[in-house]
Amino acid sequence: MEAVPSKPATIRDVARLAEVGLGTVSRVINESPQVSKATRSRVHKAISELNYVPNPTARRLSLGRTMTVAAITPFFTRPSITERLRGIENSLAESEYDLIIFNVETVARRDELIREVPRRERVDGVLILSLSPRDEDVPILEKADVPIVLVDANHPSLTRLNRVIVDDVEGGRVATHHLIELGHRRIGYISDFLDNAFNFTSSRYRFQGYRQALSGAGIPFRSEYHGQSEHGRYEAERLVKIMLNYEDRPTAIFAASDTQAMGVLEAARDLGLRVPDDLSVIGYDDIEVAEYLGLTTVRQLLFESGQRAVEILLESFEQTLAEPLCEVLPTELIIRKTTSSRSG
Amino acid sequence: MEAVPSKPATIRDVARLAEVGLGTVSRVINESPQVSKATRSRVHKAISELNYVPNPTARRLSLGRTMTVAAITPFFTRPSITERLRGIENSLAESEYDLIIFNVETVARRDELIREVPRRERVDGVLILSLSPRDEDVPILEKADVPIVLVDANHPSLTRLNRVIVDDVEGGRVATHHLIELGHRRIGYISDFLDNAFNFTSSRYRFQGYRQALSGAGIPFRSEYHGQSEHGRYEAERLVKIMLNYEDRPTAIFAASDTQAMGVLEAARDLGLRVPDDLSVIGYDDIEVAEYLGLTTVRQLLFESGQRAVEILLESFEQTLAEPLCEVLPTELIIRKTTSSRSG
DNA sequence: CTGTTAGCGCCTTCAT
DNA sequence: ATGAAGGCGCTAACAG
Repeated sequence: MEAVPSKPATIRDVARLAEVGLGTVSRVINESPQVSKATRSRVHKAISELNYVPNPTARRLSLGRTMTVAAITPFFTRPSITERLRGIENSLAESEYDLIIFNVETVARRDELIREVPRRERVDGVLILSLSPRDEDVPILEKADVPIVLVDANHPSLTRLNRVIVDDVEGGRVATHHLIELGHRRIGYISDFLDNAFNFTSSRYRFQGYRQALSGAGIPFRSEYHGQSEHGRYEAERLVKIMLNYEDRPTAIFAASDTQAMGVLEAARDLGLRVPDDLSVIGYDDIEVAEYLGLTTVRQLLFESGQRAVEILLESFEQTLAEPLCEVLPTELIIRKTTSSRSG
Repeated sequence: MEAVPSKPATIRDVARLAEVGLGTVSRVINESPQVSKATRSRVHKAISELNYVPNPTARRLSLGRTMTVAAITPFFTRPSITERLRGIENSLAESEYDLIIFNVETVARRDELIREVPRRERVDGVLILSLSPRDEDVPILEKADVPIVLVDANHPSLTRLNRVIVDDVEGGRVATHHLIELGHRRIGYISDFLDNAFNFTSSRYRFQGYRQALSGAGIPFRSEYHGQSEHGRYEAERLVKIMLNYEDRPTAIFAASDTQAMGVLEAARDLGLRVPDDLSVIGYDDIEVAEYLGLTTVRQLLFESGQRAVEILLESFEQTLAEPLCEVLPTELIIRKTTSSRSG
């Protein structure tokens, strides 16, 4: 029933109450073995009596570590992103590190964060999600004085940064190959802009896989079968409607993400095309809604990618890794109800 | 090309280089007006020369403030939650405060966080999303020595905590009333458990609104028209399928969230019921996918709720509010294509 | 206007 | 095994 919220107890208060030096209290807190059982329990008693909790800020200053990990992430309402973040939070929760999140919705903010967040006065480590460094970012990031792990992001000239990625070229190939196997020859690809200010690269790599699969099957690439626009369901819908009005319209569409695949499904519905009878559709990611829609897609390990990134980061706190890890997570083709062999 | 990442410059280095006392540097950093233009620019020169950035940890210790805000949130992959979080991040980004996020997926963690996070050694303020305090939480939270804002959470006996809520009773009433106006008399309500370990309360309040609307129209409540289960699309689907097999099955369903409404739509599809001809469906939230599905729903201001909560929190840093705010955000009925007047 | 000094709370030697 | 003391980098109060 105390009225004024009195100041929290400090290590000094504990020392006084337990009648020990404050170094001893510190040792008890940090579980140093070299404290006699007797004094240790005296200290513990004082701690719980005073409801003492060590001040994290003071601890950080003294340790020279922030006990904090930053995640820099674009558009964290996108399902694929939140699932990764969930994995990150999940792994970090078991550690002593706090997770601080920076959401990127503009290029300016992206640049600001890449320059200012990875500093060791600020955080102990940085996770960068789905934002591949541009050429000019590489030296900045490689020179950063804190460990960085890229998740779903990459750059060819990286020599010092750890990465957890998925082989998007392979994923694109597998998706396209699935369609080809079903007998499709006119296969469209719907994606966000292959070149974009944020430098999202996954659509680019998936596109490469798409083209490889095509040429592997002797099918020439036709640029009118590639539609690109902003990311989003409606944009995808608009793009694909154009494509579906061609004389020799595609019989199958590979969408660069499940979200975009939803737009394709919507377009088909509007145009009175049955899926998969008249049009096969395959997505990418296997976000939660994909199963609901019965969407055939390429699954990637979203949650696990976040977990794995944290593991790598925490490891690199212990010891600088001999050479940077580039871990490639597998993809898996999930066949549901939106793809079938070409009928008409 | 320096090999060893040298230690970051400190305020002392700047002072030395600029040939001033370090108090002066501090003043320049903190934009104290009482520094002559001349020395100020000398200091600025030194700062940029040394690439100096103040150490946040030291700053925090000295200020006695953490410059950090925590968000405690359940299941942050749920669209309604991420949209709120986005609003929070958005507003906080313009401030000097860092956002640290705690995701709750178990009751144990929920309790742990509620007890341990709201301490002023740890954070300057706490946002709690969609987790209404239980009776035993109220004293803990009210006694906390940092400002707390509840978002989409409430408790009748709260006297000191700020809240940003939506009138879910009203929302439930509006949704149900819409159905009644369309001529429906047999109206089902699908929700997650009204009583649950996390103490999510929104479904409970929406249920109250549902019942009020019914009795207002002279329609008796029938418990077999209320299905509750875990939150989720599939669970909702399962529930509603039972209901739709009754002899006098409902002609309309009010789902406590858009996600659950999706399950209802799926069930209808499976059972060969046309929406809205055979079954009207209304959801709640107006998450992004709702528009795509043409789902009639009750919109709440998700993003804005996060922004508003941050505003209130920041205000309460300046001055303890005379009395706690309880801000009620409006809801809006969004009529789309899944509700129509009762036909058969 | 500006330099100096005393903490902020903790960790970590260094003695004892 | 334990106490004392110095320092982490910064802010703020106090002299000048």
